[in-house]
Amino acid sequence: MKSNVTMRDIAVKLGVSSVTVSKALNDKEGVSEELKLKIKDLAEEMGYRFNVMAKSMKEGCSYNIGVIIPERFTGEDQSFYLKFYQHITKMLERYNYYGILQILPTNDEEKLILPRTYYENKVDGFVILGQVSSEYIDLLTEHEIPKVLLDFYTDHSEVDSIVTDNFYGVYELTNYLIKNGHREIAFIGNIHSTSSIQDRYLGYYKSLLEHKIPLNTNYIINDRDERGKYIDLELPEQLPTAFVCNCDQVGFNLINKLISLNYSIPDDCSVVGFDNDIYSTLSNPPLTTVQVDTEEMAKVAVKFLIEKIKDKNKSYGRVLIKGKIIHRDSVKTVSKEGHVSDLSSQI
Amino acid sequence: MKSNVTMRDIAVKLGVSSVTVSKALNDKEGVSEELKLKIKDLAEEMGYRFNVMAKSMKEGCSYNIGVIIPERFTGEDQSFYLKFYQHITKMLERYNYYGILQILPTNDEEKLILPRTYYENKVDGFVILGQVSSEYIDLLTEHEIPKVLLDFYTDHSEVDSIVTDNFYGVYELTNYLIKNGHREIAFIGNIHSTSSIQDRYLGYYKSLLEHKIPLNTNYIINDRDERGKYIDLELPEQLPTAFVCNCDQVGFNLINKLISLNYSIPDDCSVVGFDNDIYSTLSNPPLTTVQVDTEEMAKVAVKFLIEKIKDKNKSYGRVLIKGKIIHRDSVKTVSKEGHVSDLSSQI
DNA sequence: CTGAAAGCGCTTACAG
DNA sequence: CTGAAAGCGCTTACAG
Repeated sequence: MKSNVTMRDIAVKLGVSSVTVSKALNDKEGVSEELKLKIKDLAEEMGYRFNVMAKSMKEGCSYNIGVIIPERFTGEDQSFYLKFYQHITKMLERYNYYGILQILPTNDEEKLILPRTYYENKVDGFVILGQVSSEYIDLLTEHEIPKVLLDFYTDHSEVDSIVTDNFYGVYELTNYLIKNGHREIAFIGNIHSTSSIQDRYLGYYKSLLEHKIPLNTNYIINDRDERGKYIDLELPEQLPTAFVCNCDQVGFNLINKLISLNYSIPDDCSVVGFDNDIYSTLSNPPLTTVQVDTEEMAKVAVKFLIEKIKDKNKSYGRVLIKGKIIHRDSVKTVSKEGHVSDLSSQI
Repeated sequence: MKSNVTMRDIAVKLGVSSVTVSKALNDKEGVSEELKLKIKDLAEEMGYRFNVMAKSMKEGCSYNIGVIIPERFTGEDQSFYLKFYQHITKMLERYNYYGILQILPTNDEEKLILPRTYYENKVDGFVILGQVSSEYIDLLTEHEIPKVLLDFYTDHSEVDSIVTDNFYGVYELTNYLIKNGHREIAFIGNIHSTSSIQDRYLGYYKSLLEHKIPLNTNYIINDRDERGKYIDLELPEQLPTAFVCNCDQVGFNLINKLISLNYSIPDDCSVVGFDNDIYSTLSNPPLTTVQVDTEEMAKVAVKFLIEKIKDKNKSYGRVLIKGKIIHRDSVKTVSKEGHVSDLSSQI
């Protein structure tokens, strides 16, 4: 993609003035229909992108609106992505940049329509926050737009992305359960849906492998359909002593279900989650879970993006940021309940 | 406040060139310390604001970063303010504007420091989303910055603000409870904290007045301290038949507390909330509540702001946007339980 | 240490 | 219908 086609470039190619190009592109009076069409066609062909900033300068109007949210309204129990966005904003400030939040409509994503900010030269790069189709990522790559994926990655390992270390997080969490005497451990999550869930599952599996605990397929429980909608959990006939849930929300759902079946948590079985979001504190008991280090992730994402803007050749690939186990009240030690010998024979 | 002081203005006043002013203001080589100071002082005195856009144009770098969030990650159970922001963004697009989300640090709010976007001419106006101190609002007013308050208002009625109709919403909700036979109705909320809660309380009170139900001060229950932190609810010795909670979160807390005291909802008493946020669906049973029309509010806010940017003299004052009652399972009709005669005598 | 000139990419107002 | 000129506010590179 050509990077900086201007009205003048178009004008020169057509042997007209840039004033005429401006008029044509803005559908103003004073250009013959024929010439107007020619100009528009060439503009498209040359990959022309309007420069709002120049217009802004002329008009003394920035075409930006600042939306202010007081800090105290963005506390603990707010949305995960808002928290991310907030950290991104904070990091950007250090570089004298501003963040423009754009909700990418599903339709634009499917039809592969780039954000208007790109066409108007409003931004120098993008942070993609949350899994977008790989076709869309490819599109951004083709246009050579500096970008960093945050909280997900694609199968192209050369695309720079910052993700939490899902694998390691659940691996540690499962180790922790095993250290507390659990050996019947189930995993809840659709292991075919997102890469995050898959990685979390593999972390769980690795921990089992390392402790020579066989993988029990009855203990792999689906939690959502292909569209990501939560389904009713089908619990195995014999309950495990612990559940590793792929996220806090499912942990929350599971605890409610178990309670409604008259089980007591963590006495009858332990439950752990992932994310340390609002659901981990709403369940009763609150969930032991893994806290994603959103601040560090945002920091790294911004740093990388700015570097890439300065130097197009910079590349970082996939970067994993470790999370941290948050201990709450949903896990019980079961070492005294018959599994002791099994455990000790393992050590 | 002067609106458009440029480097040239400063240069002319000092009888130097604008190049020198540029160097001085950017702390670059080639200006004597003495002159540099003079220029900086005059700049401050004249209320000079740097124009990033001009710099941007020169450098071909917008100094904006687009943060993309796919639509499907901003669904139902996300934060209230993110939803607002999303609607604002969508509305702004219609006017070819972009929103820059800024978290206003509490420190800047207290020290009355304006957002940097203002000093850099990055924005044409502000949507203030969430209660900011009235001193801060006054500051914005003094600087003649176009602004609209969203989701709160100040005591200056001439400041344009868009709020949900708290008064009418709770009034309707209380009417609904009374229509269902309730006469012992408590209100939960700190009626001295925010204007929203106060208005909701007054809506409750008006409904009681209209139905000739005396206000029982034992039925006004505080839910938070001066800092807005939730406190343990002190329930009256004799439980009312219904609770009007100032927000869903408190409704959620109340239901949990009542259940832990072995009450059954809505059989033993009904509970209603306000906001229709995540807490209204997390409680068991889910809460009957009032849905705030965030989309309409954002729409009106943006429309007003754009009008005000075009014409500084436009003024709208406080605008109330009506919400909508969402019926769920936390209310029971009690007309057959002894209050029937009272009720009918009223009608 | 100081500044005249040129340019970033566009638009407006005017002349042909 | 078409375009030369000037300007939006700043900065860079060069000359004095």
